[in-house]
Amino acid sequence: MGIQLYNTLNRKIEPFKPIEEGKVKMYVCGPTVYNYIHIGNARPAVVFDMVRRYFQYKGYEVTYVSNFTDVDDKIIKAAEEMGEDVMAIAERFIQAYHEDTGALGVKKADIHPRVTDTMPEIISFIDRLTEKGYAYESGGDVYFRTKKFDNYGKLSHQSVEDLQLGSRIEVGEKKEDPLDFVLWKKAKPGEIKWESPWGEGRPGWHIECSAMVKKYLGETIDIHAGGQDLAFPHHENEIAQSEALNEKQMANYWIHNGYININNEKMSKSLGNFILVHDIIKQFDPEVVRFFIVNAHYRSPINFSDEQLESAKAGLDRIKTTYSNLQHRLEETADLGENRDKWQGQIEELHNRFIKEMDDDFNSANAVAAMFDLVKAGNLYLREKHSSKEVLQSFIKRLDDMAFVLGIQLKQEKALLDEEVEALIQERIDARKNRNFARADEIRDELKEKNIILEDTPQGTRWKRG
RNA sequence: GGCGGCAUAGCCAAGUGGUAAGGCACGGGUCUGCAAAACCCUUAUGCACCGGUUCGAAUCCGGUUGCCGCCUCCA
Repeated sequence: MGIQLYNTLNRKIEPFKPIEEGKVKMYVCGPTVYNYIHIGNARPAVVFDMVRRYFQYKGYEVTYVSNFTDVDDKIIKAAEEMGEDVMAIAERFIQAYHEDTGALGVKKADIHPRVTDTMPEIISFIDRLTEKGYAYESGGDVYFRTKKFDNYGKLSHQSVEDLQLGSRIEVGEKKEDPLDFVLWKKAKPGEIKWESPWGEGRPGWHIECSAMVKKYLGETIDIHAGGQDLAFPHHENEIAQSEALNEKQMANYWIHNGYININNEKMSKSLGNFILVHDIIKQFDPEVVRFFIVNAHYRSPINFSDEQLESAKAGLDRIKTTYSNLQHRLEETADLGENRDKWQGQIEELHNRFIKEMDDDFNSANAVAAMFDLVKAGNLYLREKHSSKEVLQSFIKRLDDMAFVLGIQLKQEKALLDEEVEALIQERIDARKNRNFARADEIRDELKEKNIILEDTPQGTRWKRG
């Protein structure tokens, strides 16, 4: 069975059928770069990175595009406040975005288009919408004529009537209709601006994605992704723009991740209850943050707290400990293990379960459970008197596979200890041989102060960082 | 008002008809010079509440309560 995924368009889990055999074209809405990202912003970066990795693991060739909104009202405002240039701010936070998501194990997109680099396509897109009667100029702005697009509301499953009843839609003076949204904004004096057929200005927020998708991926793509809060109005508006112009379905699958909450409330910049990735990774290993995110299903809301991260850290440590124990054993094994077929069979069974769970709408929560079962099997195998290289390698290989999909790193680079510590460990080994346990315990405590934890195994003394 | 989600052990979290995954924490044990790691055992006769359908329901249907989200910039 292949990959199935929940499609917001139909509110159903559907089998994935690529437009082109073996290929996936995927677009993920990226950030507006005027600040460091908070962990709520990090969630889509992480979960869709995982989706991408999974497709790759299954042998698909993925083209992954994710934009940067590098000019808009918020950046302009931030620029004023900080007394900095708009472009300089954008550049700075694009770099920060790469650093923060990189720390979380997110691979860069194949293409990271920016609004400011897509201006000709955006302008031409708007121009053609006006030609087709879907857009109109009004006082230097250009608006999309929402009611002319018949399928408006198909993604968020809202009817145009109900949307109008919503009391909070503002009526712009320049709009023909309250539901119309802006494609092009006239520049105020002193603002950053571009030339257009409607005078100097800049693009509205939604149009960039429509233009970028078309430019880099085509008129119909496989998957369009983003946070749940983008479904309306952002994605709805993208659909309206793109489908009005291209007269083709914009994306076959729309997928949306759930929020990260704090005290059961959505983490958001406007509520001010956010935690920056930049800050949290000083307190916790970034991998722990990633593991925490992939440990839940991507569509479920997750509550964020230090306690939860501690729990995630303990779980991740369990996996890492087993992994490194397997590696050590592999280096030392005399290759004598019995019951190879039994163990190999079990490893494959757990790997298959992992795949089955990921196939089922990227159920990484269950996939992680399968991984923990593999860890447990590995620990049981490590208790056997003899082990075979072949079986140890299978354990390691399958853990590596799972770690790749989840985006966590199990392989530790061989850290070196300074000579002093090295000497203390040796002294302790000698002390234990001489049954001088008082001294041995003293050394162990001393090293623990330095965050080095010693373990005496049947294969000798091992150390790790705490 | 419209649309949608959630409610499962001390904490987190899977599970959409066949008798409750997994992680963390707690307790007991094995191993160990002692630890650590690991393993074993224990931990929800019950899945917000009330009805109903069914041989059988956490799962389906109806109702109730509570919490959250979108409808406005937001991942």
